[in-house]
Amino acid sequence: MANPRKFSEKIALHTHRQAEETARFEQIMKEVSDATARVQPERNAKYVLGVNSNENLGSFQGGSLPNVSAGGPTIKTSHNADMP
Amino acid sequence: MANPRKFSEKIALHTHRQAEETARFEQIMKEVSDATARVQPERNAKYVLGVNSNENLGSFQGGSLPNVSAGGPTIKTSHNADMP
Amino acid sequence: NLGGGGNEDQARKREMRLLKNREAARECRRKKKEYIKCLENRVAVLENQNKALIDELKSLKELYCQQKGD
Amino acid sequence: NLGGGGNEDQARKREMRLLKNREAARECRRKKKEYIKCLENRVAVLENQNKALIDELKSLKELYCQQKGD
DNA sequence: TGCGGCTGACGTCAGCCCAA
DNA sequence: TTGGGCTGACGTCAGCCGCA
Repeated sequence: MANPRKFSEKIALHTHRQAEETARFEQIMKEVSDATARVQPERNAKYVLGVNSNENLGSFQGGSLPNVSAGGPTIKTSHNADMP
Repeated sequence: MANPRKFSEKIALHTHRQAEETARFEQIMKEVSDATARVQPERNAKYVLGVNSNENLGSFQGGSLPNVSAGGPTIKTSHNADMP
Repeated sequence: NLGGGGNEDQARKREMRLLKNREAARECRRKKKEYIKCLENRVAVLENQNKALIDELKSLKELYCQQKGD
Repeated sequence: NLGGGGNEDQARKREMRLLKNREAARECRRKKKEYIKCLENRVAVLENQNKALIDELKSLKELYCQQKGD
């Protein structure tokens, strides 16, 4: 149950967990952003509207999508974090 | 370079990254704990001294150590988190 | 038809089993490879989320200490 | 000794190659299995760190809002 | 309970890539 | 440049476990 035997079940389990964790992650990030928006109006001004969600894909980007970064496991959640 | 071919190099790379991330993780947790220690003296009182580091093992617990949890990948960082 | 026919049927059944297992092995290797990529991608995602959370926690801590100093 | 001796030497060399590659394949499979366990363990560790960071961020956010309300 | 689907482990072939 | 170390992929055997 906790450790399935079939690979498809393992993939489905990890995909499900990752979806839940990403949801909680984006939720807490939005909450903190809203809480600190008044004292820092210039901080997320140009980043918070860039979360159109096309970079932190939920699954493993396997099969289709040969683009996006074209270099193996290098995804980047891109919540205004690590931006040169 | 970024994606080695040998499995041993991949393992060494992931072990190194995990060590660095764990160091930064424990550092920021300690900083926040110290910053909020005055207004919350009872919060970490019984947990902060429990970081003797024997549970969040850095490597993959593979090979030796058939104990600790004896059930595959179920490690738990145990920084007063998820404690029933 | 108990001698040669039975042997021929057994041979056909064995060949069918080998063929089935052959294709199953191919699909199994493909799924395993996909599972490994899934794990690697999951590690990368969690890595970036950890970095972002640590940065946000650091910023909020600085804000908290700054406001606590008043 | 160009005929049978050469064939025997080739046969020995081939056998040596097969033996070497056999042991190498065993070690490679072992390392691959170890790598998968490494990834799974890394995912579990990052998972718990993410949970702890989110909890800490949530607590600090509540503290910040509470102190900001004054 | 037995059968069939998946997977673990093995040996072999082919190919990549780096140090002689 | 090339021989040898590792790894990817294949087919086969053995074994587990869910399902008819």
